[in-house]
Amino acid sequence: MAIERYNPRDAEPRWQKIWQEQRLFETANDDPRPKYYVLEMFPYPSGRIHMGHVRNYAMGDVVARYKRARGHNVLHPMGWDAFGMPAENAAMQNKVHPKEWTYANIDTMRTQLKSMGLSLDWSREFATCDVEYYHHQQQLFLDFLDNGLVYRKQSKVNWDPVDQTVLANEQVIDGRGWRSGAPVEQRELTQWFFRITDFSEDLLESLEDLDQWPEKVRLMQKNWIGRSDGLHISWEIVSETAPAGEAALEVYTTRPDTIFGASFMAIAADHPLALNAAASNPELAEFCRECRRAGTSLAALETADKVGFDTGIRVRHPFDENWKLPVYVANFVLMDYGTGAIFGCPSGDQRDLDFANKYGLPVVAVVMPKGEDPTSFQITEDAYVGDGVMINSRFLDGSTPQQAFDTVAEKLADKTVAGKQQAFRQVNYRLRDWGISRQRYWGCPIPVVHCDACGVVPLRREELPVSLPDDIDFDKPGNPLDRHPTWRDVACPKCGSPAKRETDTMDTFVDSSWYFARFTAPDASEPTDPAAADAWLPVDQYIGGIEHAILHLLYSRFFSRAMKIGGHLDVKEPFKGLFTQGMVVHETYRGKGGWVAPAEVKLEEQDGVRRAVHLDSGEELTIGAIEKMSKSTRNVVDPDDIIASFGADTARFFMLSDSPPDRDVIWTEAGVEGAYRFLQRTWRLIGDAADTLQYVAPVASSAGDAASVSRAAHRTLKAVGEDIERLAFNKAIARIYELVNEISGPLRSVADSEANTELCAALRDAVEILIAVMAPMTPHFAEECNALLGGKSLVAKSDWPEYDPALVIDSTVTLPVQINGKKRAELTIARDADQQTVEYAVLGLPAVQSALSGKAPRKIIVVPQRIVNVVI
RNA sequence: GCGGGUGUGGCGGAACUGGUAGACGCGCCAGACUCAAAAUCUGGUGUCCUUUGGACGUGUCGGUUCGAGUCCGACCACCCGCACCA
Repeated sequence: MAIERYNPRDAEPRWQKIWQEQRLFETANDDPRPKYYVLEMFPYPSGRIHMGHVRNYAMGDVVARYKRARGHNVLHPMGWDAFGMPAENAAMQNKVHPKEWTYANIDTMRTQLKSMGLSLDWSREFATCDVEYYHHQQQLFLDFLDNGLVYRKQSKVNWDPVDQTVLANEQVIDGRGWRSGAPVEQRELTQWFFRITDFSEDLLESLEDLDQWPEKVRLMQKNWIGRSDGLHISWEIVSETAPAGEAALEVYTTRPDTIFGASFMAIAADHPLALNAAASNPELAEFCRECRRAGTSLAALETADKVGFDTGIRVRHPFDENWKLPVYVANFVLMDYGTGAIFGCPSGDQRDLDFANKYGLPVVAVVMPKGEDPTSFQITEDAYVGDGVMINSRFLDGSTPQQAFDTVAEKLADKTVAGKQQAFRQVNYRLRDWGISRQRYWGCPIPVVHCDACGVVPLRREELPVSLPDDIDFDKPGNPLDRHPTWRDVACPKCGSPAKRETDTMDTFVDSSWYFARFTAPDASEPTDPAAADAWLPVDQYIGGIEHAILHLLYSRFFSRAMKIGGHLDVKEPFKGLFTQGMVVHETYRGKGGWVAPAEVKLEEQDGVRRAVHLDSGEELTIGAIEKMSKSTRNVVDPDDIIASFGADTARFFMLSDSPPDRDVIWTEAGVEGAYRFLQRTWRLIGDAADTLQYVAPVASSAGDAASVSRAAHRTLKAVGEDIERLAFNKAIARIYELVNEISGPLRSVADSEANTELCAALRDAVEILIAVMAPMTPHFAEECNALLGGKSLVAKSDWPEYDPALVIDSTVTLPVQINGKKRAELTIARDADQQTVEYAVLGLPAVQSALSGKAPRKIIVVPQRIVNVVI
């Protein structure tokens, strides 16, 4: 009986409706089964989903469906990272209210995601721009404030002149705003900060325990936190030009061992000492201004020369009364790291060496590689930063740099400068506190009021939420909240006199730093229901893009620590397993008129040469590089189009096949068609099975074809499960292809001839296994196949079948037989054959006998169940 | 500059702790079916040699080993992250 083609357009909505009606994917918090929380990074509602979303959510859905089939109570929620700039840009360009724009986008994208057939618990959905959500975020802010984790300070900020807002250090990339791409300027503003640096050490140390995170991400965070162990040393100021009140120059160094190689001191242009000296020295003042300007004018840093200006100030060397060193203002010293001052040791630091050579300062080698001659070893052009032996360093000579470090630390700890200990060990971090103030409308309002009399007054909990006003206008640049008197002007909660609301809103990274916790109890009257949060967290498997390796993941790790202090949850690490998926990339096409979208391109191949032709005009196009799908190169494929023509399952299946999930996947028309063909082929196979295998009773033992079919099926079942556990979806799919290949022959033979009940039973079992292992990837298709076979219950509700351990091991093995390391023959032998039996059998092989030509082998290596090597 | 990663057929990629390199897919070639095409099915497909058979082959060079894509050393290319962090 011929079967109709599988029609996803008909099948997919039908099964989606059934799943929804049965509320299969809604998760209860009081379910006794073991929990599993799988989460994909929630999307920004930009307008429509793109292929990156399809890949991300397809992966998460495979895990969710698999874990559910394995008997877990799976939490798999979805929401919207809905505050942010694009909504305001849309408002300014198209006169749409950010709220309307955002919620309309959410509606569109929700429909799109639903068409993918994802097993999501939509009952827990929320958007971060819902008042119900940011209300609780405001409460968290107040909690943090109570716990000393929030403070306000005037600071130099990164100002994005295009977006008219402040950026966190993390949001400045190569001196440009991460979103606008505009060169960032420095401004002095009073900002709110989260004390993420309170947790520097914890955030660093705990990385060790995140063994289900990619090594790469852990390393990136480690470098970002940037711990360094050094010594804080006071250098006594001795010159008569010393500014009043300053007795010592405080310096931080990780290389106190090189202290006898010091030849100058360098301080930042903003260093108090520099400012002080500049007050009476116009030339120096001009130099400092120059430094600051260059510092702000972005990546010219790379080429910027090391320049300095002698302040005339002199300091005394800690170990030599008579040794005085000049203090320079230098453009390469940063005020916000360490103490803003360094001592320069030219022989041990390339930057210091360049500086010393430029200004004619002494260069004394103090660390020498082992084996060099100390009388002739010199540093001229290249600094030596490696390990070795101390030289020219008085009492340190002969020791290692590490020993010298300790010796200097101990000796200086006993000395004093101006009544204070001269040196102490100090740990420094590169990590800065997180500035969260943004001069934007479309964000979570910061719940404080500024009162002339009382200062900064936090709102009381019962005064929350501070809702965003709806009646705003975007006619002028800047923050509309600043121009909204009825919202802005309030009475001081403390004294009642006229006051103003804080008009800055929070960085949107705050919104995404705790949403995973809110999902565990989205209707709780507090930010979390601690019992629910502790039951569900940490997220077992988090999946998203590598672009969030630092910002979002570090902030979230901070948040769970801070929320723990506030009693909102009791986990330190929010994400137990992290997976960073690769991008979806596509070929680019270019014609005379610019980039051409794939949908308008026809590809041809002649004599191995590929050509791209414009569908309408027939113009020959240049095939360009394979790049991330983006609007600018127009190499985007719309998921809606793919789902409409091939169905969601095909899109999901193709996304998961071929490329390892952590690498980029190249989207090709041919690849999608291949996936679609495979589904159709499998559909025909299931159709044949439905015709021939319907009334077969199970048979206990089997042999021949039946046995090999059973073994193939159970091996696949075992392997696919293991591959999914390791998120190796591409390998799981290869196994599925193999199984289909292996059962299609025997199935046809059954259909063509007399029924062989053993084989039929084996095939029936194999086909059911096939459906089960495909279900996580192609869930609608699996339901349809199951129904075709007469299955009464839903695959989405079914348990993962258990494989039969006896069937995954063969009783015989085929061993390659090598002679001197080269394969010359094969030997099929009982799996448990002992060494002697194998050797005997190998020596009997014709290939081995002719190679030996009567002689005895020197050695025979038998690796059980693996290989035999005969050494002659 | 520092840190990390990757390198395997025409292409995407398999190969667990060293043990038959190229699973699976795409593409391509041939055949079957068809008036024809599409669809489908079957077979083939690393390179080279005249073959039965053999030689070579996992970026390059060298090493360890009975045996190396896998381990060690040196180098090359590309990609990513950080970047004046003292």
